[in-house]
Amino acid sequence: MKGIRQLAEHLDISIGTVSRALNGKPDVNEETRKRVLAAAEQLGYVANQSGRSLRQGTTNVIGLMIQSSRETVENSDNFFLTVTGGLQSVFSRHKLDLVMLPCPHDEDPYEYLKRMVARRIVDALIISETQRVDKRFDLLAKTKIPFVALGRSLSDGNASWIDLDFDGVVNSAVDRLVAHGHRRIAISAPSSDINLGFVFVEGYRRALERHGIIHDPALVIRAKSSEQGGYQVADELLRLEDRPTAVILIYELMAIGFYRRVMESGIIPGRDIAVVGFREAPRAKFLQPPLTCFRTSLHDLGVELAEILLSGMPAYSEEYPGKTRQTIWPLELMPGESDAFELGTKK
Amino acid sequence: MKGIRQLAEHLDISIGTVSRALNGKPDVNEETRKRVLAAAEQLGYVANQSGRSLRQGTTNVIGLMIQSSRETVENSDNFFLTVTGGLQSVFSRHKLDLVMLPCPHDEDPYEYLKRMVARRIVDALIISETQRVDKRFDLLAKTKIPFVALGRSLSDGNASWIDLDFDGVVNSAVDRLVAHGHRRIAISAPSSDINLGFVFVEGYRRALERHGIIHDPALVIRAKSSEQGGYQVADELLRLEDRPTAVILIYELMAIGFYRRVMESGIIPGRDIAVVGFREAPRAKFLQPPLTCFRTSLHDLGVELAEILLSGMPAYSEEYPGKTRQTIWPLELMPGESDAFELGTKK
DNA sequence: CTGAAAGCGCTTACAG
DNA sequence: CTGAAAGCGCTTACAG
Repeated sequence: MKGIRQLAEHLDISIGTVSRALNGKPDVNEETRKRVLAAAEQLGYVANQSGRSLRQGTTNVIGLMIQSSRETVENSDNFFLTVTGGLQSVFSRHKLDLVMLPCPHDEDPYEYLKRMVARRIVDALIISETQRVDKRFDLLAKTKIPFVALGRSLSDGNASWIDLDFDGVVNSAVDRLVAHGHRRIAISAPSSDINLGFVFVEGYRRALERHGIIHDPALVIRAKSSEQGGYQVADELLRLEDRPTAVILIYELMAIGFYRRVMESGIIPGRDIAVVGFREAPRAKFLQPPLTCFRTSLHDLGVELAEILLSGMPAYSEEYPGKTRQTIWPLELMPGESDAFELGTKK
Repeated sequence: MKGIRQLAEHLDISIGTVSRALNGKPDVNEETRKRVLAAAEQLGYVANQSGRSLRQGTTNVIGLMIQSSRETVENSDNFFLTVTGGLQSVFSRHKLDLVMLPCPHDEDPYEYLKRMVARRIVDALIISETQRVDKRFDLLAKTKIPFVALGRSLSDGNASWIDLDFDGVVNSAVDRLVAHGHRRIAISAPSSDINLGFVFVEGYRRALERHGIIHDPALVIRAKSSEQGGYQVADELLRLEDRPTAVILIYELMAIGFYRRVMESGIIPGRDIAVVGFREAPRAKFLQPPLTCFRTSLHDLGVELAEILLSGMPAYSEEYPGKTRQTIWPLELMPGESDAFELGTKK
């Protein structure tokens, strides 16, 4: 089966009627519509997307740009695949397909995005891994293509985004640690310019301040967001002359490497050092002692992300009224045993 | 900047000439070409893909279909993101863009693929997570769209594929364990119908046979391919009356849960039970004792996959001559300490 | 309710 | 070397 012309010939009616029947337009005889649908099904006809897109000016495809930078590849821990499920559950209601657009390592994300936008492969975009300063916001705003960011940025220009509640996490972690008697609390931060690192560290500083603890820059350890990075964080902490009694780790996987390194030195998390992880991950469940961390539903995050995006697209906006365009996504504390001791009572 | 028409008007030449200049056709005055390229750059003009595709009958996009089944989400461990890097390094040479097509959980992969093919969003496809019987091969063969599979299948119909050397891994693992005195060797297998599970278990049986060991079906434990699955495998093994002395795990993440469960019973891998893992993963490096496993370059696998695909596309085949269309991808043994003891010498 | 026709934005024979 | 025109496969006003 080639195109709509062949299908129309086969049915001995005009292509216009075939098109209307297939697209569920009114003013088509029910009998005719049935014949058309049956023939299309039988001959496996589906409209060529290029033809449709050209005519309608819309592709019915939404793009999710991911960086797959080496750092992310190591740690994203299928973050995106889970979010994707949530996105699709919304998009499928509108017959929108989701494609993931992986920006190659060796290509500049800005140039890559520019190309994707210009080619008009997608109707709307979701960008992720937002940087502190991220020119992609300006680009997308300028081209007027609907988009939403997974992650905030100084460059957001009042555009839509949704972001994890890093501030809430770090506040909760600091409160908890201070309540257990800790004053020297270290924190890990990503080595890249990804904005969440700044948000995380800023929240940490404010939380310390709130408790009247003086911030010591030496306690902010930059490392890759992977097991290896966690190992390195532990290594650096162990070398500090005035060693912290607690640490807050960003990214779930770091805990694995961190545990390993401190244990090599005979230091037990939850007894000799307090550890609070970030997002709950399957891996974390298998750490001993169990890691105190934060839970959230990435599927639901995807749903929200999709709805915010659609609320900004004229064709769908009325179905998603009153969406807040900038949302902080909450996480819930899951107390483990990795920070369950009172400072001073440790032997 | 809207379309080629506006650009042509701005330059006061015909759209035909603009198109030829932009597409690097010969027979364009160098002076004219420069003017066109400069104007396009300045005005940010890039050809609308729908227009091009419709005219040329090609989209210059390659699709990688991924299932993101719940099982995969948990364990794929960024397998795909790494392979993607290799794919892109080849495609980018031909100005082909790669998009990932995630099939939603609740949609039948066959129907999803059918839709993607019919819409002609991509010129060629890579499918993954091949099932033992996988109708997608027939579908793609019938529609004559170029494709290659990441994973073999009984349904391959002589189509192109590349697959990890499961047989080689399991042979090497069994040989090693037998050399250390083991005779009761268990193996884990995926709980789904993914073909690699069958290949793995069949290889295991033949390897045992080669050593004159009678195969005990009770030693093939089916479980999800995740940490949780590894935990469960250990749990089931511990319950066997005639407990195996060694186990071969499929999927890298299982080792984490496996270690945890046996250690809960005071059983130490590499001392009380021999463990051989599958693909080397960052996580595995942080297990103690270090896991014996197998290393391979997923980036290079992606390169090979891309080349096999292009060798089957008329427009590119002459640049990739003599490609073997069905390839077993090797893995290299990385000896750890998790199986480093002689049976009988354990205390 | 249906058909004939226009036109979306491109590329590419064909003339000149 | 350049321009005018056809046509890729659709959808959608417009007639009837």
